[in-house]
Amino acid sequence: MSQPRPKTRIQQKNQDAILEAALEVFSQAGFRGATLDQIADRAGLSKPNLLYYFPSKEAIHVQLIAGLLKVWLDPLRQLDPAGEPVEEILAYIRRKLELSRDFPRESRLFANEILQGAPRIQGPLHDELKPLVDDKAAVIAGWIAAGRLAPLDPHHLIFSIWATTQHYADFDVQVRAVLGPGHDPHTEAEPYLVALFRRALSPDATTHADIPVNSR
Amino acid sequence: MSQPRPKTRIQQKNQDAILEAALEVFSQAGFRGATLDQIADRAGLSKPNLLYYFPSKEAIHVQLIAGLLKVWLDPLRQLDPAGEPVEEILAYIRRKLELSRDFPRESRLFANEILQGAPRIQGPLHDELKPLVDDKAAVIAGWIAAGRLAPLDPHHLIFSIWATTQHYADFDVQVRAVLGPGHDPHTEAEPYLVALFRRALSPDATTHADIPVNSR
DNA sequence: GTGTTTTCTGACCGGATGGTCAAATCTGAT
DNA sequence: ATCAGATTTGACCATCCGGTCAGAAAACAC
Repeated sequence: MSQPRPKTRIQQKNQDAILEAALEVFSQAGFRGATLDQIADRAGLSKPNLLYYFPSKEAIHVQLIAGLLKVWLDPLRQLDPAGEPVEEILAYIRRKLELSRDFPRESRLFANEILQGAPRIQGPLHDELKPLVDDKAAVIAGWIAAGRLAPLDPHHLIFSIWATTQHYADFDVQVRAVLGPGHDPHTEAEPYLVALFRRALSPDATTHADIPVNSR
Repeated sequence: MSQPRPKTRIQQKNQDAILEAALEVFSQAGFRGATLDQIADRAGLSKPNLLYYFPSKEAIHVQLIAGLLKVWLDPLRQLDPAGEPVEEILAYIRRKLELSRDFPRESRLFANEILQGAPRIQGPLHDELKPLVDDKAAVIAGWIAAGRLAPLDPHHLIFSIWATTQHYADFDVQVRAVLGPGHDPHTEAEPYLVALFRRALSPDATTHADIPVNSR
């Protein structure tokens, strides 16, 4: 058992700088498109010096993704089974949209990885993402069964929320090209998405008991 | 004015093979990630022979994207101002989802390009995409003003449709990882998306005239 | 100040990659 | 059959890129 040797200030500073630079470069160019020189430049280091802190390009990428996944899944974790269904989901949408606004590079890094077949994160996808989604989907299914939410497939509902919120980070240039100057996509998106999903999710006015189970 | 010299069968065949191979490789690896050797191999040609038909890697990519955009925008063009609003939009969603199912590589190629800042298609985005979207957004706005559609920002509505439908092509691996085996994402997505947007888009039961313009 | 450890750098390496070129081979029209 | 033009190829090149290494420089402990 070797003690985890304490980090010096220099180590901390440079590793942070490298990860920050790598996030910038990887998210904009993808793994294959990024070069160590670009990352080193941005971090203010020489390439060999960068490789003094990380053993390889892949290692940087792995650490970046690992740190990312936790933050990325957190909004879904917060979905509270004890809360008011529609408001819980709308709150989830708002959190996800905030993430998309405040951490667009992280979103694009993730998108890049998935697009290319997720060669480096198949594991976490099955081990962390799937169980969490299944768990929360069950919560949503419970709400639907109780007539507190419109009947919509929980898994696909979650997909829709991911898709619509991350769209504003991942497809930012397209959104801006279409809207033209003088628009703030995220600011406009928030009330729109809330309205869209509130309409779709709110249970029908008729009570659950009023609906015949089978109208033969 | 030089006559466009007629294409031989061999030219036609090889150019098609190259574009097909390039689509496969570019969509899976991105521009920088793709190599001419990969493309040549898949097309059944040698690298120099490939470069006999296209002057450069970039030229292949440009031609691919140019051909793509037309097909990609077609579903939106078909949105009929004379149709029934909700059904028109649902039909658009179905067409877009079909595209996502039948041409996932094209969707990913596009996504890759946008993700990386659209360096090669800024032009078409402004010259073709924006005018079309603005035009159709105006149609939708008209429907809303007539009370035939729920009041939702037309531009962002279109973004939502793009996001949710393309998600099944671009994030395919993630969707499959979450759903697990034994699911056909697209088949499940169709009724889900139709239900989601039908609920969100259908105008309220109360007639338009019943709603006070300003309730101060 | 001295010795030790950490940090940093220039020079270099091997393989991949986009692209060129001269020459060989094939095709089709006559 | 012949020949011009179209097609294909192997050999080659310059550059880029991830990574190594021996040693210089800086930081730190005493």
